[in-house]
Amino acid sequence: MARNSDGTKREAILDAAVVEIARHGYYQTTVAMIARRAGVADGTIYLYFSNKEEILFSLFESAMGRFILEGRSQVDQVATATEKLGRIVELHLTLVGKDRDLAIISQVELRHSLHFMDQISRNQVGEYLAIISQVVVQGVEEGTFRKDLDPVFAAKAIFGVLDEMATDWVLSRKNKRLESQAKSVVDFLLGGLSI
Amino acid sequence: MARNSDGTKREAILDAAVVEIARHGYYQTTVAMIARRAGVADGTIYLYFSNKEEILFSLFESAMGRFILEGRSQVDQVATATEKLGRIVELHLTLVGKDRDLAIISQVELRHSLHFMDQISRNQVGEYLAIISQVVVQGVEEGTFRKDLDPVFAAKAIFGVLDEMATDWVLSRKNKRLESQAKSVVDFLLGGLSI
DNA sequence: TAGTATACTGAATAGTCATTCATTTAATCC
DNA sequence: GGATTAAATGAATGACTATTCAGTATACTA
Repeated sequence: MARNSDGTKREAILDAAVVEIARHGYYQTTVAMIARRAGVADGTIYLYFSNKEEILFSLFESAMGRFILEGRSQVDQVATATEKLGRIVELHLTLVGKDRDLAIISQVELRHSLHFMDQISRNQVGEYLAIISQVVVQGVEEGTFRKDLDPVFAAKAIFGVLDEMATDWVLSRKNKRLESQAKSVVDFLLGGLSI
Repeated sequence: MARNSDGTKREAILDAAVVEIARHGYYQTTVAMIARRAGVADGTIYLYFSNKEEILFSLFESAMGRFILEGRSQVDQVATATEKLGRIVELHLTLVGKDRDLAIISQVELRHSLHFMDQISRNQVGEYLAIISQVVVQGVEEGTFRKDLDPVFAAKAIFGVLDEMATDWVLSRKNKRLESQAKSVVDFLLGGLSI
């Protein structure tokens, strides 16, 4: 069965890791459990990953990579800041809501340690926030968003709302689709609480 | 040294746990490390807590208890929904910003496992969200908040913004006080992005 | 002060699991 | 088809640690 330097086996390991980690949590998941589900031997995992934590990193990278790539693409497809915001909200909720196991990883398991969060927020999450803050900058320039907004602050606030909706969806056992909240989120973000 | 059924030793253990867990993360912190810092024997921990996880639970309970108790108190001290919102924002940021180690626990370490998050969000966090959503209900009744708001949704959104500010502060190494963001947060929540 | 109850101690236990590596299996080459 | 390289295996290793509990120390009681 050798000669497998393409991604097949690696993918199988990552897919298995998503399921096991979502189900049992990172620390309760043993390498043997992942190997078993992936249909490989324990040692094989170490041909593709240097250690257990690197599996988690890879999971995060591929998930977050999609957010950034598709986020940029969505933002480029419409003209106004308001429309761009709508696309980001829709995309975020759709991507998270697509796969509950993966959502558990991104909303819960990836936030394990300060060390880990630090690393991921400095890199990929920062890039994602930059996309959002760019939209805010545009909105201010257009004159549709309030000009006293700090774009970096606003981006964090927007992310905060999206992230909370995602986490809430993961924890709730309801079957309601996450993306059904998109309109409410956009309304709230644009208009705030006040009349 | 016996006869210590008051809280002294228990407190010492909890205080030590905050420091060790904030510094090394829950899973990297051994019971022996906590005992050492608290100045007690390993076994003593088990006179006050039935296992390691219960220490984390207790930490959460006492922290969240303060949010709920003081939250109610703050809300009762002012009349309008807008003022109440301001008090909640101020309190939340002040409580989190008061102690960085404790903030690491609440923003990172407590979110370890789905199981754990599930439990805490169903109870204490739910209670906190209820306080916020009551404020929203009042605002709508007063006519100062938009009447198309779903109070439960709005409460989650508000919490999301606060939580993100808190997490961002924990991860940033800046010395800026967290509560200095209160005004920006309230402005954002009340007015949204649009002009 | 002897006796009892309570608090505390820390070495020993009992298990767990990430990681390694000698060996086996499969693919490729000439 | 024999030799060589690449992949994969899985049992063994080694390190780690939550929890227990028999023993010690301290406080209270009468």
